[in-house]
Amino acid sequence: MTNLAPRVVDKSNAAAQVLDDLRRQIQSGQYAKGARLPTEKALGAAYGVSGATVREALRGLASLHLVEVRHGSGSYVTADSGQLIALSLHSMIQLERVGVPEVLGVLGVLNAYAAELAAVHATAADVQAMQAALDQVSDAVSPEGVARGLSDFLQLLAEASRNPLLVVLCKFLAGLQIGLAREIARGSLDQWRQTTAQLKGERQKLLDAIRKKDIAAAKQHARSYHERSLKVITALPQARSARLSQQALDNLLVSFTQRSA
Amino acid sequence: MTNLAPRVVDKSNAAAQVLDDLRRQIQSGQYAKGARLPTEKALGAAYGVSGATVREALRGLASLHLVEVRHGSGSYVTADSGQLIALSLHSMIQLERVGVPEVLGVLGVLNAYAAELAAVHATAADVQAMQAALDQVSDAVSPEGVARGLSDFLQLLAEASRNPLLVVLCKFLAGLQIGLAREIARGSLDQWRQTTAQLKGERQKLLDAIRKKDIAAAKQHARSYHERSLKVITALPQARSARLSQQALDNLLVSFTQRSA
DNA sequence: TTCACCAAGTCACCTGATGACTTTCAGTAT
DNA sequence: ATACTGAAAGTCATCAGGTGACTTGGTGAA
Repeated sequence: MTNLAPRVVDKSNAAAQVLDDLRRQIQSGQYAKGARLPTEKALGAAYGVSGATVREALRGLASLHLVEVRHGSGSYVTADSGQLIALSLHSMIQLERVGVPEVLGVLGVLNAYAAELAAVHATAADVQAMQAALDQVSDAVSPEGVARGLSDFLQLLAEASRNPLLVVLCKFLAGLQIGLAREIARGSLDQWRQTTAQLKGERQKLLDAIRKKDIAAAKQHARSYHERSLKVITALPQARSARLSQQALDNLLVSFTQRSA
Repeated sequence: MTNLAPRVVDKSNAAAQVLDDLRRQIQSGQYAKGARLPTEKALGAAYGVSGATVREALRGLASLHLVEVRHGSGSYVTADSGQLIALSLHSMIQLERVGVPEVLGVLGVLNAYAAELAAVHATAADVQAMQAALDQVSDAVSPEGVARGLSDFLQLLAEASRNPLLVVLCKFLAGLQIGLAREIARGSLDQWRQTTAQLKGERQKLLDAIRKKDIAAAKQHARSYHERSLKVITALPQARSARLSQQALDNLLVSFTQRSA
């Protein structure tokens, strides 16, 4: 594409300028997702800066999950906004010492909204996939299977809303909620089973409402599901005024990373 | 604090390891907000890597708004999670081509939830500050004044919810909404005035409900305010199926940056 | 006291070099 | 013809050392 050299004039913060310029190009879609960026040397020549400076810029973009730098191969545009949102929420929850009830409260209203929209937009295939996830929750023998089914259900619900902003927010928060419940009920498979079983009926009612495209009912069941789920989770002994531990959050972030990969 | 050297063993991605280690230390609060990190040379010695590698790690942290590197002075912990969330939402909205209705829909439910919580938690001082913001909207002579008042009102509302997660999400989205409305009504002060005036009554009713701690009414008025606001905004000619322009978003991010500084 | 100035500490960037990893492709064996 | 092997080129990862710019704190003079 013979991108003519956008010269950096002010050498006092060249790396930041290169970073910003590349960020704009990526965000505005001038570099397609998955596309390979020019080599560090080529970028350096284009901007009139050294390779080290380009490296700093690329490292900055990499930590924003906008590019992925592969050793020996090159730099590729990933533009994984879901990752970035997850990272920022994770960071925020730790730094601001956000507690369990606060997170679940926000998740509750977002999921209720997702349910509302899903009742409008969900296709038969969406409903079928959600039902499969719920069935998995019932049939699963391992805690992993249960957690996976729950997580899938909430993610599919979010996706059925057809609102991408809602999708990324719900994805992360739902993963957080389920990881949290598991963490709290850790060790005791029975307690974990019991915890999720209590809410089985609510989930099924929610899905049925979506299937019938009953908007008000979907919203209502989503709301009551989250209210009960909040009650169940905070009633577990370990959760009293629980802060989310660094370790737990890191695990959740990792699992989120793997899930979306 | 005589932090003993956490050695990097695998030299194949030393910068990433240093970045991650520092990130954990910052997020877990081992470095207080505003604290100065060791110099690049000292960090290099501690981790057993070169200065350039440390620089890359610091650049990565800087682009996550976890640290701020001041030329000639040193690196300081900022840990500004609000900035990071704003950045990630901004990135997401552009990359996933999220439209105006989607953003405003999410903002609507979040703000309704904030109103609900504010009705529970708001103090007299909170209410007074919100009223002042509304008065500024009425009295302002410049579009900037009106926008500032609206933005302040929504931010104060979010803060009165006492849910920090909700606060950061609402802050950015509210700024976005108002910037958007201004952008759409740009040039025409009359149109802009008219747009906001139509919603004046709703805002006041919302605040009155919070003052009376009438939770249901607060929620209801917030909901209807956002429904009407969505209708008004999407009715403006420029907004038909509008995508948020790169330029507009960048401006909003800048204004958000300045506001919180 | 207040201001101008200097010096040390620190970051910003550059150059050039070595090592490691990936990709490609020619050559060989099957 | 196909599959495997290995070398070579391209690219990233890190290092070392050096120059310039900026900040900070202190010193001395008005």
